[in-house]
This record gives sequence, C-alpha cells and structure tokens, in this order.
Amino acid sequence: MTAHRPTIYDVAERAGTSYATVSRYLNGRAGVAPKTAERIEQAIRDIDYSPSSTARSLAQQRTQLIALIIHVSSTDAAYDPNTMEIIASANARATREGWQLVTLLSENDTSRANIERLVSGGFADGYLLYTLQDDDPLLPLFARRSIHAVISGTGYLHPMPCPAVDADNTGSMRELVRYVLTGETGGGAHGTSDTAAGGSRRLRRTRPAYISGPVNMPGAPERLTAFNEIVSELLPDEHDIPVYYSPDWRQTSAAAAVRAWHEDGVLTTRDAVICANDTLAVGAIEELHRLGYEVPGDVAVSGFDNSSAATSITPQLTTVDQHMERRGWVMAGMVIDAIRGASDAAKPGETVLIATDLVVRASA
Amino acid sequence: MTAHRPTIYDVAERAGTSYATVSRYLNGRAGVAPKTAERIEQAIRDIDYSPSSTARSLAQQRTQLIALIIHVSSTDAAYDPNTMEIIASANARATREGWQLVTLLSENDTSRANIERLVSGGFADGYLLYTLQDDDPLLPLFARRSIHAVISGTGYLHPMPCPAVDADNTGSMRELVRYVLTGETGGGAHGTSDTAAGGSRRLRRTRPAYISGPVNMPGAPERLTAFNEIVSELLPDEHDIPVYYSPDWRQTSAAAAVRAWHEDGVLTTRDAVICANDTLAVGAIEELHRLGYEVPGDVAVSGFDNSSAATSITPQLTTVDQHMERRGWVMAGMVIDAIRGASDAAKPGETVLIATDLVVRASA
DNA sequence: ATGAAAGCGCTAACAG
DNA sequence: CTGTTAGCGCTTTCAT
Repeated sequence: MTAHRPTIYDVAERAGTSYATVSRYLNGRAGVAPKTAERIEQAIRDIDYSPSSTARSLAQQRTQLIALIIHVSSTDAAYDPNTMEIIASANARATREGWQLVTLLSENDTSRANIERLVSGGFADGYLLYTLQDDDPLLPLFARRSIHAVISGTGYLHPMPCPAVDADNTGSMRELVRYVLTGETGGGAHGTSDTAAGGSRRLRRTRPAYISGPVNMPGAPERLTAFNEIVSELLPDEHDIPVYYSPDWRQTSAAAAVRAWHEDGVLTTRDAVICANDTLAVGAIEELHRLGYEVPGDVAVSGFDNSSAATSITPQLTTVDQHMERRGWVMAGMVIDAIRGASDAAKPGETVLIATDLVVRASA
Repeated sequence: MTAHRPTIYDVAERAGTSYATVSRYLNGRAGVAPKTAERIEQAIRDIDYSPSSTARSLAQQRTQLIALIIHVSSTDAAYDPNTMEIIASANARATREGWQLVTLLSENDTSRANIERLVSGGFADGYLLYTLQDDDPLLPLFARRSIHAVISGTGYLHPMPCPAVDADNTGSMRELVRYVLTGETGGGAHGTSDTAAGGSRRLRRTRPAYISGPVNMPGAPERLTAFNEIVSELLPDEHDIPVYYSPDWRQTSAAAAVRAWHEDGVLTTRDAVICANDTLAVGAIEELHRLGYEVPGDVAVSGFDNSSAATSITPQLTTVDQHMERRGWVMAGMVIDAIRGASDAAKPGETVLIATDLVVRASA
C-alpha cells in the first residue's frame, strides 16, 4: 500500500555499513563497534525501520509464537469465563518466557480447516489446545508431525497423544465428599486405606446423592467415579446411592432430580446432595427451598467450580475451586519446556493435575 | 527437531517436475497438465507435505492474518462476556472472508511492547484494536505506518486516527428514555424537533433521574449526554434532573444513589431511575425493594446492556441490547475492506454506529 | 505446459 | 570488528 517498507538494506546503506552488521546489531550480538552501532541506531530512527517478523521467522526457522487453539462449539462454553481465564494466564506465562501467545478460535468447519493448515505450515513454535472432544482432528496432526503441543479439556481418563493438563477432579471430589460427610477437612486427597476404612467413624451425613452433569463433558466422569469411590470407602455398607444423570448443566435439571427424590421420600437430615457443578447446586437449593427444606439445616448441598453463582445464592455454596487461572499458565509453561527441549518436559500420555482448593461455605 | 520438514523441492523431485510447477498447482493457477497435477498430488500425499506459512507470507508479502488486539487492564473488562463476543464474531467474519483471526492480549508493559514490535514488523495484514483508553500507544503507530486498523471501545466523542466502531449509545439512550417517560416505542432515534417538542404530551413519568457509570468508561459520556438532551426535549421546563456519578459499576453504588434520593424524599410514582448499565439497575432495584418501593409500581428502573443480570432479577429489566455480537463482525469486515482497498472503506475519524434494540420488559 | 532464475527480508557461518 | 556468501521455503515473471 505505502511506498515500500524500509528494510535492513536501507538501514545499512544509510549507516554506511553492510546489512550483516546491522543484523548483528539488531540481535545484540557481539562484534559491532560502538561508533558503528551509533550510526546504525541513528539510521534506524531516521527511516523508522523495524524488522519484518515474517522474514525473521523464515530465516531463524522459528516464529517465537505459541498458538492457543480454542475449539468449542459456539453454543457451548465459548462464553464460559473459564475460557478467558485460560487465555489470560497462558498469555501471561508466554510473555514472561519471551514468547507471544496468539489465540485462535475454531468455530466451524472452515475455521477448523484453516487452523489445521496453519498448524501444518508451522505457523507457531508450539500449540495449546483447549477442546472438549477427545477426538479432535488436530490431535493426530500433532502426533504425525511431532509438533510441540499440550492439550486440556478432554479429561484424563483416556490417554492423549500429547501431554495434557487438567484439574484434579478426583482428588478434589474426594476431599469435598469427605468434608461434607464427615466434617473433616484437609488431609491427603487419596486417603490410604486405613484412614479411609470403616463406617465406625461418626458421620454428619450418611445419605449422599449425586447429580452428575452430562457424562461426555470434561471432568464429569472423573468426578462421578471419584464420588463413587470415596462413598464406598466411607460408607462400605451403603449400596443404593442415588445418582441422577442430568443431560445438561441447567438448574431445572437439578431441580427435577431433587423433586424426584423428594417424592420418593428420601430426603432427610442425613442427606447430602453433591452436585457436579455450581449451577446444578443452585438449582438444587432453590428447589429444596420451594419444597420447604432448609439448606443446610435439613439437606446439605455442595457445588463444584467456585463460580460467581457460588456466592450469589443463600446459603453460599461449599464448593471446589479449580483454579482455572493456573491452567493456561501451566500449559504455556509445558509447551515452552518442550520447545526448549527441556529434559523434564512432559511426555505424551502424561497429565499434569492442577491442585484444587476446597472452599467451605455455608451450604454443606 | 525432527528430520527436516518436507519442502516444495521434495515434492517437485518426487513428482519429477520443477518446483515452480508445484507452486502453480498449490495455488490453483492455470497451466498444470492433469497428469502432472496427479503426480504432484500423489507426491504430496506420499511425503505428507504442506507449505510453510512463513515462507509463503514472505514471498507474497501478506500473511492473510487479521490480528485482534485486546488491550484491557486485567482487572477491568477482560472477563467481560462482551470481549468474548467480539472475538467470536470477528473470527466468524474473518473466516468467511478468507482471513484468519488471531487474538492478542495486551496485559502488561511487556506484552504491550511485544505486540507493538509485531505490528511494526508487519505480523498481520490488518488490525482490530479493542481498547478502553483513547491514548493507546498503538494508535500513533498505526497512523505513522499507515497500517490498516479499526478501533473500538474508546467511544465516539473524540475522533480517532483510524476508523472506529461503536454501539449507538446516543440513539439508544434517547429511545430508551423516550419509552420510559412516554410509553412510546419505535420511531427514529434522533426525533425531529416537532415530534420531540413540548410538555403538552401526557407523560407516564415526569421525574427521570440518572445513575451514570465512571465517565471515563467507553459509552458513559455518550449515554449521559444523550440522556440530558432527550430529557430537556421531553421536559423543557424541568431543570433539576438528579444525576448520580458513580465511581464504578457496582450494585452498592447504585444502591447508595437510590438511598440518597429516598432520604431527600424525592422518590414518587412519577419517578424513573435510568441506569447506565444493568448492574447498576439491579443494585437500584434491590435497594428500592429494601426501602419498601415497588418496581415499577412506584418507581420505574431501566438498565443498559441486556446482560444476563437483566433477566435474572424480578422484575426483569427494561434495557438496551448493544448487539456486541455484531461488533467484531463489523470491525473485521471494515478492516478487510481496507486491506482490499475497497473504495467505500471507512476512513480515519469515521465511526460506524451499530444499531441497538430497545428491550422492553417489566421494570420500566 | 513447464523450467530457470530472481526475489521476499533476514540470519548465520565463514573469511578476512 | 566487518563484509561476503549462502541459505530459509515459497511466489512470480520471463523464456521456452
């Protein structure tokens, strides 16, 4: 459009030196006389030069870019604040380590195809993939070209072809349920069998029930499995633990579950309703209130995620903070390690679990 | 890292032709014999070739990239769902027009500097800047290098050095206030003087009050100015219109405003509290309820933004939908027009206003 | 229809 | 300390 962007040649000519020297100066390499450096500096200012990132990338064979690919069907979690947390924290880490993060959104087939093309074309030095589907078409691509990539969002029950990051759904659900039932907090996540054993302990609640989100959503199966395990450890004699499989994360679904249990006459002060996320917990509490129960006076309810909903309801939710704001940070760190060829870089199949926090509030 | 990515030469060699021909084939140019094309296709599959985006960008002198730069202090609107709307809609438009959108987050001085370097280095063909500060350091850079860019977020009261996009705060505030006071809906935004004139008309409410957000936030001054204008048109004899300048967008601030007015004894059924956004409106309504008022029975309250808060409160808010989901779409379209050199591309100083919708619900 | 050759703007040995 | 010379992988005339 405009009259020829100035190049390194223009600088060299104006500074009366060779362009190799200018390149050395630009890259801070040794071997540029102070006087020459000064002339180069001046020339750069004069013609308002700045190096072409494309040319530099081609010559160095690296772009200094990390691409974060967000692959969510727009109806889904695109507007989930978690997504923004990942972007922001990955950006912070990349910046700190000297890389530039660029975020790509995969919304439809066309953009997916474009992104695949970029990836194949070596657009970035490394990739972070946030996807909810474990059969994402980028995964085989990463593997085939042995591209540096880290994935998150598919859960950790199935091994992925590249290193993964996830919240410690298992540990946190165990800790949460243990707290709700026993009132005990802290202690290791996966309790050893002796501390876990027995119904001899005095329990605050002896009738846990679970409202699960869609089981094909990330974390859902992990949470449910962990729930079942810890319950059978704490209540080895209890066998008819109610589990409601909600087809979605809507409040009305949780309400339906609660209503069904109420009609079966199962809700007593021994009951605790463990919900797979905060939204479901809110729905459960509101329905319990409608039915005349008190929370936690009659029934205890817990959430998961520590979303904004957790504090805007009364009683405020006892829940789990997944620390999504660490997710991107960790992912970016891992891919950079891989690019740098760090010996301790995570390997395909490995999943780094991010520690969670039990947030004890009023509801359980 | 791995044994040499295959290049166009490798394809040419395997297909028994020259790399120029392969290039032609790849770019869909005429002049490749069907049989040759077939051999090339086969060779590409055989060695799993895909062209280097960097090399291609260098040779073509364009990257086919549009960069969306989000410049928000992390405490601010980074987690605003609006931001995600812009990203998603800009992405959709870019994809549709054959470009790839990449989003860059400017969180601190380091990332800001990195981004400036990329921009100077011709990283993308065009830029979308979403910033809240009208002295963003990228603006002079865009101007100096006559780079294709479109800005949004700084309001439209001050001319910007590049084309801008914003919601039609003026028109929508006028329409909103007109509706709240008169019950009339529809009609043009900027009413002509004859339809606007006079207090002869029967008004539902004759005592509007305004709760403004921080005046340095985008849209805030536009909304306030429009409020003052339409009110003086509808109520030419009224001069002491209460305006509360909230230092933030918090519900408690709106509550404070309402409480102050209540103590002054000004709240009657003639009153309408116009709030600069939905959050403030929610705060106002909750405080009014606390003070024993009914909404809209006693006092009418309106919001702005049509956020999720608008429907989660009782009564649901009468508010304005800014259609943020069109913002990115329009911005991307504009920058692409500019890149293509379209004759009708927007010029620096111009602001494209996005039409808004009055959303009539229960609160006013 | 195809090949040869000259860039795109920069980095990186290698001499001197 | 500095200049020369090859590339990086691809596009694009210009001949043939």
